[in-house]
Amino acid sequence: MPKAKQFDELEVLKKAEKVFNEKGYNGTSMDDLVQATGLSRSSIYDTFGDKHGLFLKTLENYQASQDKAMQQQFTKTDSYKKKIRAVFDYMINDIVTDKTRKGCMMVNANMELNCVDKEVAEMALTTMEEMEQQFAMWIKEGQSTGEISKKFPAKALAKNLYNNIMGLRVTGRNRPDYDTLREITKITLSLLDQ
Amino acid sequence: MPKAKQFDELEVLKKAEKVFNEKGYNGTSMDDLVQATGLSRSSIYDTFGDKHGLFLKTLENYQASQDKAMQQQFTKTDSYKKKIRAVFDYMINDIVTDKTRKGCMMVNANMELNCVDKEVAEMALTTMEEMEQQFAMWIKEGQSTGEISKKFPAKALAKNLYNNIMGLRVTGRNRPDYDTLREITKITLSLLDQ
DNA sequence: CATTATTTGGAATAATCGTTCCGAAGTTAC
DNA sequence: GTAACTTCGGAACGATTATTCCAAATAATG
Repeated sequence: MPKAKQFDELEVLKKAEKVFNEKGYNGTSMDDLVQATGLSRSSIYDTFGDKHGLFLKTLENYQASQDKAMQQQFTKTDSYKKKIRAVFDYMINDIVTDKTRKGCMMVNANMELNCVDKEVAEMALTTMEEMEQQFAMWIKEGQSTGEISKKFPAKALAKNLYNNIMGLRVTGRNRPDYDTLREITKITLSLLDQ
Repeated sequence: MPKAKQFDELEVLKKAEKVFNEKGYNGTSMDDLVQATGLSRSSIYDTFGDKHGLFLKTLENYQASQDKAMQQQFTKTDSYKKKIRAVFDYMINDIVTDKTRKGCMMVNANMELNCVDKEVAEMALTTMEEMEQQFAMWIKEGQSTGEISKKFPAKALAKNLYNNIMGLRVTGRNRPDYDTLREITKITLSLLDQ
């Protein structure tokens, strides 16, 4: 019965992501979103509720595709150390190929809204905990096979690695230079070796 | 002849800092600032030009007092390794004693406005370069006295340290837990020892 | 004490904000 | 082909935005 939607929701979310990420949540207006997505106001409100709903959907979609893309990288190898390196490589590539320097939407959203938006704050916390747990698992496995040094407790080292990734998301915003980011990462990953 | 200003400019900047930092630049209205500072609109515009001018002044003042407070910590010792540790300790303390979890204004401002505000982007870049250079100097000195390991090039290690500090400013926003931040830092600083 | 210079509070302004609403267009089911 | 329902464009809404302006208050100088 109904008329089909004339747009692909995921494509719209990708376009919204770009604007939200370049201008921030409070910095982007509904006009910006109408222009960027090509949709009319009514379609946006009908599909996503309101601006905040669209933002949350966009953020979820961003993190999901980020997770998926990363997974495609680290499943290429069975080595735990190489899985970790693959995550860092993915991040560096993501940063230096980002033409507009808009950075990671989850980090940006969290830094802008952490104090005033519980949902965003919780998503950021969950993302962090999941990644840390993933790292911890790999490190523990790698330590048991002897591939990774036992010098540091797995959980602590995992948190240190994630801390470094968040660092890249900040410093990479100021200076998205491939060689520098690799240099930084090389030192961080040496922690796995000693 | 003139009637003296009825307020202390620095105190006003401190109050503005709190609001800007909790709500972000675009998230805080002039009404918020009037309420937070206790000043009238006219006084704000007369003294700081406009909202953006006030923000920049606030950000400059924040960084200056941040630098000063940090300096008071690391000048307490002559050991280069301890100077570096003092910076990390200062950061951790700054994070965990921040009741509202508002984080570092320079990082927040940069993450929100990097794409759309050249002045903020440049301030953030300068802040990073200065801190990295400071670290590099200390590391170089420490390496020459044997206090710090020569395993890594001073400049690269300096960038890694700053990267970790930026990490703390992000992860500390999600989970401002003293023990965790110390755990992370302990591993990072072990890079100086090997 | 009067004059001059400045601050200050609050009203006023124009623009922009997020959101709602309605009529026209379109699509499927009967 | 008609009925039922949805999407969609754009006008319209009230609220909020940053900013301006002016009269009243204030303080230092002569």
